[in-house]
Parts: sequence; C-alpha cells; structure tokens
Amino acid sequence: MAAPNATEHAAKRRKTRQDSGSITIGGKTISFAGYLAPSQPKKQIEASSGPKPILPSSTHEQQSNSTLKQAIDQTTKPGLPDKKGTYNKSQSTNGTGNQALLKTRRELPIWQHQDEIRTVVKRIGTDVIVIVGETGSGKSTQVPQFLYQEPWCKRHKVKLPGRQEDGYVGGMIAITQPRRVAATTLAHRVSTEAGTPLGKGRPDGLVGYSVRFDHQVPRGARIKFLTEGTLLQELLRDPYLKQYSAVVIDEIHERSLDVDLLAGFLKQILSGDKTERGGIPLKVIIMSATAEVGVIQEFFGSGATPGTEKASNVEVLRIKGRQFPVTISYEPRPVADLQDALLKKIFKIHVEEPLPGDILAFLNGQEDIEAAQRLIEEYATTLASNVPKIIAVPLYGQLSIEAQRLAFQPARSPMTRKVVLATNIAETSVTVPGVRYVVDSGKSKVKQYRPRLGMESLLAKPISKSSAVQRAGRAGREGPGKCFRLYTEEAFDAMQGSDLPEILRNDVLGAVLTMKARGIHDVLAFPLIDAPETAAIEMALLHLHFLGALNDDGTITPAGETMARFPLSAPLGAVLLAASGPEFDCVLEVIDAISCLTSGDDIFIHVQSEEGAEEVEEHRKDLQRREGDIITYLTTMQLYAAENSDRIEWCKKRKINIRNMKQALNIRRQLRGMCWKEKLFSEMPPPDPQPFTPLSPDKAEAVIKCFLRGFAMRTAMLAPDGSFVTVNGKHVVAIHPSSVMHGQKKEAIMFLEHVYTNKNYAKKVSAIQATWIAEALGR
DNA sequence: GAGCACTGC
Repeated sequence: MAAPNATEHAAKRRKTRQDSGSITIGGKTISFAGYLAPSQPKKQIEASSGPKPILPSSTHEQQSNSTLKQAIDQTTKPGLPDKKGTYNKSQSTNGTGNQALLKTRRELPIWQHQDEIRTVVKRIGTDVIVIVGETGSGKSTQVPQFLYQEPWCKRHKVKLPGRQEDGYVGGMIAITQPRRVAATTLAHRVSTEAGTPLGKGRPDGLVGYSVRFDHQVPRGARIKFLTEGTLLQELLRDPYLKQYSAVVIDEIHERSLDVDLLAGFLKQILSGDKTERGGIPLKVIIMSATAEVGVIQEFFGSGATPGTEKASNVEVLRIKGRQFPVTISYEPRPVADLQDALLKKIFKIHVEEPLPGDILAFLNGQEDIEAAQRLIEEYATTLASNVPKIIAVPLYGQLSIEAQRLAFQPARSPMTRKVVLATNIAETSVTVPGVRYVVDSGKSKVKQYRPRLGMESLLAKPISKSSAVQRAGRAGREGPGKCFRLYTEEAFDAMQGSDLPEILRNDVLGAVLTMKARGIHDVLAFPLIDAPETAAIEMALLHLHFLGALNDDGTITPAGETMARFPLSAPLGAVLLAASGPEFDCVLEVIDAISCLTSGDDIFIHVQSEEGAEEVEEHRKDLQRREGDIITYLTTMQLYAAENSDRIEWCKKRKINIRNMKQALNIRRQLRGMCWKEKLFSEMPPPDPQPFTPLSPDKAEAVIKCFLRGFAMRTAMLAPDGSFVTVNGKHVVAIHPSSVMHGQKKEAIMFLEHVYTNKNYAKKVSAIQATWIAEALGR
C-alpha cells in the first residue's frame, strides 16, 4: 500500500472534505445517506431468498479455475486423494461411488436431466448433442459419470481395415478443458465422487487425466480429462480416436484455437468413413456455458464435409444454472474520463451499499490498475472516521502469487471493504470470493494478429456482450449482487455479441501445420466454425514453406512432421531442427534458450521502482550477454541448472519468476527427451548440476544463426537516423525496454516478437550481422 | 522505458 504521506497533497487538490455526511470527488458530492452504520447488523443480505449456494467444490467453475485458488483449497480439502493416489479406504469402490458426495450431486441442476441425456446420447442417429449448462449446473463433473456405464460406451473388439488381428475401439470418454488446472481438478473431483483412485497404473481407477508434464490415467480408466492441446496431439497418433466411445468438448464457448481445430476434426470423423473405427460410432457431446450455440449447431448439423455421406444430427439440451440475481445499472451518458467515473462509482458503492460485500472492478490493464489503486488509497485516507475503511487490491496475471493471494483473502480488519482491481483474469480464470458489486469499465486489452504485417497488436477495445454478462455474473456468486456498467445501455446494445474467436485473432501458422500433419491437404476446405481469411491461411502456408515444413506442392515434409510433434511454435521447431544439423551442432544450447523463451510469461520479473530496477540490474550482471536476449536466456538456464545450493534464493536475488523457471526446466527435460527420440543429438548430457562454463562467442553465433532459420523475416536494419527498419515491410521498430538490447545500436537485429502497443516494438532481440539475414533467406 | 488471458504426446 502506498504511503499516504507521499500522496497526501495530490489528494487534497482533487478532493475536499465537507463534513462526515458526504464525500466529494472531482467536483461531485456523494452523500453517505443510506449507508449502513457500523452498529447495525452486518449480515443483512444473508437472509435473502434465492437458490442456496452449492458446495464450492461441487462446480468446477468454482474449484478449478485458478492455480492459486487450487493451492489454497488443497489445504482445506481432506476428502480429496493426494497426487500419488493415496486413498481413503472408507470410501466406496463398488461402482456406486462416494455415498457422502451423492447427496451433493443429487442437488446439482443437471442431476434431473441424466435420463434425458442418456436417452438422447444413446439414440441411434444422433451423433452430436449440445448441452447448454449455465455456471454451476454441474455438467463438467456429472455428464461423463452419467454416460460411462452405457452399453454403447463399452470397448468393442472389431476388425480394423488393413489389420490381420482384431483391434479394439471405444471404452473411454474423453472430456476436454481449455486449461490444465480445470482438467486436473475435475479429474480429482470426479474420481472422489466415483470413489475410485486417480493415478498412473492403478488397476481399479475409473477416472484419469492427461495434461502436459502430468499423465495420471489408471489402467482401465473410463473417463479421461484432458486439455484440448493434449487431445489434438493424440489425434496426430490416432486420427480416429479409436480408444474413445465419446468425446466431450467442454467450455466450447471460450472458442480457443485448439477447440476450433478439434471441432473440425470431430466433424470429419463423424461424417467420414466409419470403417476406420470398425463401424463403431463416436459420440460427440459439446458443452457450452452460454446459450448462443446456434453456430455450433449449424456447424455440426449443416452440409456434409466434401466427399462424405451425410450431415450429423444435432440435439440441444438446456440446463438451468445456479446464479443469484444481479441488478444491472448503466451510465445515463457516455463517460468522458473512465478513471474518474470508476473512482466515483467505487466510493458511491462504498458509502451507499451495505457490508459485507466486496467490489470487483474490471479495468484495462496493469497501468490503469496501478493508477486507480493509488487514487483509491489517496481518497481512503480522507474518509470520515465513522465510515468503514476501504482497501484496494490489484489482480492481474503478471503479479506474483503472493500478491495475487491478497485479492482472494478477505480484508484483514473488520468493517473494511475490499476493492479488487482486476484485468479480465477475473472474468473466467479466477473467482474472487466475497464479491457482491461489480464495476465494469467495458473495455479490455486484446491481442490481435495482423497476418499481412506479420505482427500483433495489443490494444484496449470494447468488450463483447457475453463478456459484459460474464463480468456482471461475478457479482452473483454468493448472493444477490449489483453490477455497475460505466457505459450507457446504448453502448451495451452496440457491443458485438461475443468475442472474436481466437482462430480469427491469432497467427494460424500452427493451426495450418497441425492440419497438414493430420493429412489435410486442402486446408482451405477444412471445416471450421469460423474460417480465417484466405489471405491469413495463404501467408501461413508460405511461412511454413519457408520454414521447410512444406514441399513446393504443399505436402508436408518429414521436417514438418517433426515440427508438428514438438510442443513449440513452428518457427521454434525449425530453429531446433536447424540446430541439429552438422553446420551448427548446438541442439542442447538451443533447447536451453527455447525452454526459457516458452515457459509462459517472461522469467524475468519487471521491477517498477527505479532503485529496485538498479539493484536487480546489478544482480543480473552474470546473466546478461551483449549478444542479446536469446543468449541471455540461454546463460540464465545454464547458470540456474548449475546452481547446486539454493535455486529459490538464486531466483529471488535476480528477480526471476521461480514458477516460470521451474517450468522452463520442465520444458527443457521434455525437449531433451523428444530430441533424443528424434535423434537430433548423439550424446545425452550428464545430469545437473554441472559446472558452468560461459558460452563461447562462436557458439553464441551458431545459436543465433539457428534462430535466424526460423525468424529471418523478423529482422531489422539500423537506419542512418538511428532507428531500426524491418527488412520485411520496412516498418520502424523500437527495441522494447525489457530487452537487454534496449538503447543499443547494432548493425542489424533479429526479434522473436513484434507487438504494437503504443509503439511498434521488437521484443526478445538479438544482435546480428546483415550478411546473416541474406544467408538465412537465401538457402 | 513497458507487458489482456490461456496453452502443448
């Protein structure tokens, strides 16, 4: 919290205190009238009518959305088996499941629909069933349990084309999730409800999960939770998903790129030749939390894909959710100054609305959040003594875990209202408990790829109607709530219905490679719910050709097949393959760099204060290299791996994100394993820790030249005026301040990311020589 | 001199 002294006079300029009965912000007076005095009963709202909140752990939306929340919850859930699958013996394993939890399950809205769901899914001729279930309906945990004992869900011994002996088809239900935490916690929950253990190799387990770096699928598992990406990878090995009787696609409304690809592949399986599955049909269950499933219905139901027999039959089931009512109010006129309007609204709520009831405000990003926090703290110091205190807590993805934890904890002192200032992280990814009031700025920052420029932008844009509804819903999780929209009703009406699906916002390079690796020759004809522009796909095809993933005739090369198997972007896959060639021979070094580059957010934590930044710079001296960011990342990994006393302390000192660094080490292990299998290097390195030897300049040059094989198009030359001009497109780019190359002038640079925010920025920058670009381009 | 959110056999 900012020291009040430092900002006191600034606060006084904007705010004058009149008497204890009102507060004036920016010229507007807010009366304390109607305020619940501290002497009155605190728990006024609790007696209100409305559905009874179900157990927090019985809907996955509440239990699984946040790693942090999960971490907190895990300490308070004695009933759950631990990761190794140790299990409470008192729980039933006779197939009827955990009796104690059965009562909770029966109370879920979806419970009454189980016969209906079974009947529709069983019906011959129905291939696709769409289940619309609002938040809290229990669909994610219950639907697979309703279905796995059905006769059609058995494993079938069948004759498969091109095989002498009989093969097996079906027996398992796959259920996909967009996020790892959701997949793992749902699996834990469902295995507990079923009363069977979770864990690799367990013979008696019914439920399992499979996510990157973590596969816990018991032998004989019938229900398997996985991330969408994992199922896509399985599709590369098993194009007809022969191990599954049904695939449940959950949270399709989020429209991730992976889910759109999955939908396309499923449509092809449904409308294609069943002989590859020995005549056993695949049931597809699509689940959405939003009612707008018209496009989904249309997609699976309409026109057979080219060269196939028929369109699928689609049935839609709608299930009520459990949500308290939320009153929505709008601004009468468009607001001129969003920050100002936000502040007024927050204090208006604070003085007019009863406690308890925290406020959740949705803002654009870190910058706005920090500014709002400062202002709230300034005003808070001038509140009358008989008014409850107010504290502002920021919540955004880049915050440390400890800082995020504050947003989930109740205010420490009594009679204090907490205001959580959040990005759209609080819209779907995490649930902040205790919220009764939502303030919605109506905007969020969106990343959008511009295929023709080969760059992306990150700009604040109006949110969609469904986002606005989702934000408002956050006020009704624990009781009736209120949502204050800082925009007019007309502005709401003018918002687009839903967010642009990721496939229309992202580079489709990886998507096109996935299709090619799955044998889709004509990618323009691949069935997609929303097809990207033809130009975007053509750019991706050209790019893949440049990377060596496609032949001149558009068919995939062996290198392309390998790249598709790597858990990396196509350019990074190309870099890895280049590194394995005799010319460069630096696979292990490139893996070290790539591991750090791809471990989620930046491993280097950004320090705001100037003094802090200087201190960190001092401690990071041993990591930083003048060759640029790639070699700096590489050195960081090597020093971290060489560290044999205290890695956590080592990270703390250098302000390195410990979680991301651990993840980087994980990725390094996975990539080493995969490259070993692909025979990309000949000798397994000795185990860590090994003594550190700085990378020689020659080796550094080789590593950077490997990266040029993937990123030759992302290069810029120094212009006479000192700016950098991109080789491809001739745009002026500035080196991002997060780069070790920031403020330096080199003959030419290569950058791995190109983002437009308030400037055209090159990120992850390395110094190169102009002749290297020609070399990489002219192969 | 600055970063919405996720994710991969």
